Amino acid sequence: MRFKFLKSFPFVQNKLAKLFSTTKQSKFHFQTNHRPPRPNQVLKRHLKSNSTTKALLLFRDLLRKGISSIDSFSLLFVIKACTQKSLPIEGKQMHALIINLGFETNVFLQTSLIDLYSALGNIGDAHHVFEEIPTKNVVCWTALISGYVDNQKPNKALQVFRQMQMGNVEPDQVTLTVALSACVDLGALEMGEWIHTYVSRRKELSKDLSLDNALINMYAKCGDIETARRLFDSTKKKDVTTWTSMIVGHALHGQAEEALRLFAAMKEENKRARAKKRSFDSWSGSLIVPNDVTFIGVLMACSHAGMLEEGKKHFQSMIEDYGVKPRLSHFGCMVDLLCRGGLLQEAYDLIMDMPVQPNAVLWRTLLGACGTRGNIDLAADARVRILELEGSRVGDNVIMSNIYAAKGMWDEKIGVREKMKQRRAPGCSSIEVGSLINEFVTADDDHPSKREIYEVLECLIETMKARGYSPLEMASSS
DNA sequence: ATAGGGTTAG
Repeated sequence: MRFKFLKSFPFVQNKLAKLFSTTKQSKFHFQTNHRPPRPNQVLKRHLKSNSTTKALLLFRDLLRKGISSIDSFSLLFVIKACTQKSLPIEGKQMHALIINLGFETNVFLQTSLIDLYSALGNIGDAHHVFEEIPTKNVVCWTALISGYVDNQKPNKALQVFRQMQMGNVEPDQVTLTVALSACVDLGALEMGEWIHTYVSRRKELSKDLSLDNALINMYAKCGDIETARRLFDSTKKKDVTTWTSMIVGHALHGQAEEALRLFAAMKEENKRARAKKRSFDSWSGSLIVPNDVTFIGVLMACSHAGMLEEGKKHFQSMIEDYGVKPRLSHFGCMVDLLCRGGLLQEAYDLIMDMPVQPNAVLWRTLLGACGTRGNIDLAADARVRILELEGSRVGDNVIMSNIYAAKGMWDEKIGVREKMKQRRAPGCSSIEVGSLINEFVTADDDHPSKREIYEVLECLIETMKARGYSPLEMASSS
């Protein structure tokens, strides 16, 4: 009775209609929703939402249930998690697992290991992984080249780039983009030009925006600003990086007016795009919003040209109009700007009021300006600050091992070393080791048992040593 | 289903 009465209301009808429409597909919904979600999909989701901790703990639980629930996809997602968060010990464990589970020849996993090791600054192990790939494709070559670039070895990067071509593997747009950044680091204009020629020869490469940007950037940084500008002008599609590269390029060449003119032109272009958006609503993806890097270029230009007021105006606009939070480098530009304008006290106040920790370079900028303008008081202060900062510099390795020390694993580490001396010679088979490694230790685990830590690390060290990889670098200093 | 990319003060 009551139900019949309710049914006469429109919103109830609506609801019923919706219910009815979903029951049509209920068979499908039932199958997907009522089964536990696939573990790999959950790992992937955690990875995308940046919840590394959850991903690692889920992986540990999967591993405890038995290695049958682990496949190459699970391993891949967890390696990416380790890469994102720069976790050397978890990363090593993943590598040992890959070896012990027999995934050593999976080129996808090997490539992400190259990426992992280079993100950890361990380019030696990255290259070692690369050497072990039986059929090297363009992606793993590129990963290695990229690793050398990221680890400040551009010469080696280009050497690998040449080796790749001698091995008859054709570079693609990603390889060339990475190789160009190596050219920038070396100021290697000729190699850059060679790549440009190569790109022009292969038509399918010339429609990659990142590659165009990399070419513009290369010419600008290697001193050929005219060619950079010509490329910039002839590029049909420009994104914020295209504009930024050119603005920074002009700023670096002391062409401050041109840099600022471009910045204004970019904003103008934006207005036009916005007007277009009003008439064609679907055309919204092409707005060019200046970002933090763009403003570094703008502020650099102002600083080099001594445009004090203009610089202050842009700095304020950056924060208020574009919601860009100033980073250390922006404050660096501003301090530089104020110092060149002779406003030493104002520069000092800015440093003191910054929401970020100043570095020695920033204080040195002030110190230098105090020197030329003879401000002894501020100079003395700056000097003290520099000493403070450079004296208390702490190595990355220490931070890394402190995570484990804080978890009470510090003593265990010594125990592991001691035990290893007593053990028979390393080189036991993978199977033997493999039976031991169904555990996974992560610093995010609140309750790692001592036994667990002990077994995992001992096994890990032996496995890696047997393969010629570096062991864990835990107690590098104390 | 799965791997590699560009702009950053002095």
